[in-house]
Amino acid sequence: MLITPKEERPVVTPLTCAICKERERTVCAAVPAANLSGLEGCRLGDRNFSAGDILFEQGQTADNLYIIKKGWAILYTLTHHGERQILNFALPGGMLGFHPDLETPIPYSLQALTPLTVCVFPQKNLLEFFRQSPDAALRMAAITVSEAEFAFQHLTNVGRHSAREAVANLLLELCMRVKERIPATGDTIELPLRQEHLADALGLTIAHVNRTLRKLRENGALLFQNQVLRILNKDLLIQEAGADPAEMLIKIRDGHQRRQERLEKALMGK
Amino acid sequence: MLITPKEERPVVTPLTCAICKERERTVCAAVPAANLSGLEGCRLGDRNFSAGDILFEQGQTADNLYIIKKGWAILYTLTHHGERQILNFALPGGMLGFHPDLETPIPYSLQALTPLTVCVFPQKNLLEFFRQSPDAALRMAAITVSEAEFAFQHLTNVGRHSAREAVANLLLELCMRVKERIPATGDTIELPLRQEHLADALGLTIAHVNRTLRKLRENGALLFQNQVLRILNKDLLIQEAGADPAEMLIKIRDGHQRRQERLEKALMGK
DNA sequence: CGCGATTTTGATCAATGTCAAAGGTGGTGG
DNA sequence: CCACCACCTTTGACATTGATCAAAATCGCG
Repeated sequence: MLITPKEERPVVTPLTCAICKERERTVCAAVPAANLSGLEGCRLGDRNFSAGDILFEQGQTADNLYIIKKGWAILYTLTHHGERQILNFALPGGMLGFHPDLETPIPYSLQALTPLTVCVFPQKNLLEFFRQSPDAALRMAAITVSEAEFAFQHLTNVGRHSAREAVANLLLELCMRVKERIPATGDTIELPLRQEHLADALGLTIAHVNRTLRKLRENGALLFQNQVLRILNKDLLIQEAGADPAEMLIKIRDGHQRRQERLEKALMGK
Repeated sequence: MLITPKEERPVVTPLTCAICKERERTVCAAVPAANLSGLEGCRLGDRNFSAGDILFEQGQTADNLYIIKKGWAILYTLTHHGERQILNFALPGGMLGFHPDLETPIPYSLQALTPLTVCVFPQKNLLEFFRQSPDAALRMAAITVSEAEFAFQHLTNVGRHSAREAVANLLLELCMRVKERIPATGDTIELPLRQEHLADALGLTIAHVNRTLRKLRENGALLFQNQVLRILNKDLLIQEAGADPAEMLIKIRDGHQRRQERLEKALMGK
């Protein structure tokens, strides 16, 4: 749980961008594959963290942007009363900490939820890079737009759904995000979360999340124990989420693939 | 409250960008003042809307980006149950509807809260422009980052604050935002909001917002009636907001001015 | 086996929602 | 200028959700 000074973190084998599995889903996709050297020059290399390590903390200046290559992390802020609001769960391919205003402190923290491998880009290098590559800058803007829209969705879930709907929604969403990355996943999904994380993401209490999960279990919608989510009845769960079933099913099928293509089309100029 | 088809909206005097009062706080600031013709070419012109008009609706594709020149608007989404979650209040200088993925529907709506004047940029033109102007693209990314961080703050306010803290926080924030634009503003501030808006922004009921406002009034923190917010005791209000007074005071003083300068420095390359 | 960290559960309480009605307020037509 | 109406605000009584606090029950692990 302690902050690990960056200096002490070993820079592990700086694998080349050419074989980076996350390249296609990050800002790096804006760089032609034949021309990755500029990108290589920007990055500091890969780093490993342990579960619980804090990569950066709210109030600090944002020195680096991190791209998650392996593992899960959480973005969160701490209240004045010491309560935690989880803003988002970060999966491989996530880009965290982009904050062009280098002198203003960043208003949230990033903590590893599992052992974590990240690719580190100093913001300064990145900004310089963007200044020379409008495609990259534009793609960064596009990615940030998705982040903001994600936050909006989360806000709606917290502000306008009952605990039951909110929990169902959150778990469905996480399920979708995992499936986007590992399409082979069935209805049994490993989530490195405790009930505490659901509570802090939804503005609820652990006790209440527990009771809510029980209700969802008792009516046969899902099972969540030992970090494993098992969706027993997807239609029912979607109904519990209070979502329009048709709309939601489209969302679920419409994975990363298609969205990626569209974005490509838009960004690379029709 | 009806949707006004874009075609019926008159394009009013397309004033030149050179005299646009909002230029400095939008993406347009990335364009050298001597070279505004490219920007002029992108924009469709100004349009006026009446209070209640909907500029775009969740589910539609995002044809245009709007820059508010005059008036207030709200960003919101509607729940499946028909409840409204207000995502943000938009003031002059706000850039709404940027959504580079042109084929994916936009997940929120934009509605005028007062008579509104906006500058309209078709997204296509804008994306083309960004592809030629990395500075503009980068600035757009930076603006989007602030939007996302704003949403995070709002999320925390909704998820982890009591009704009393949340209302105090929201009103303080709106007060700050107005003062940024009109520095002369004293402690009496006109907000074009009904209690319903506070409720829908905070995930509360109108009745409860009303009771909460009464409590804040009764202990002498503020007065909010007839669209006028009067801050009677700022220290008390900050305390009610549950914020660290010192931290908050810095935030309040640290208006747009300084933030703008910092951003400038970062974006224009040290 | 024993310990620390979760999860689960119960009893009770406080915050917030619901429903319904009574006041206010401003605008509009007569 | 008045009466009326639509729309807000305010208030009350009551229902419900979710929070608190505390104690068991489990689980992972050394």
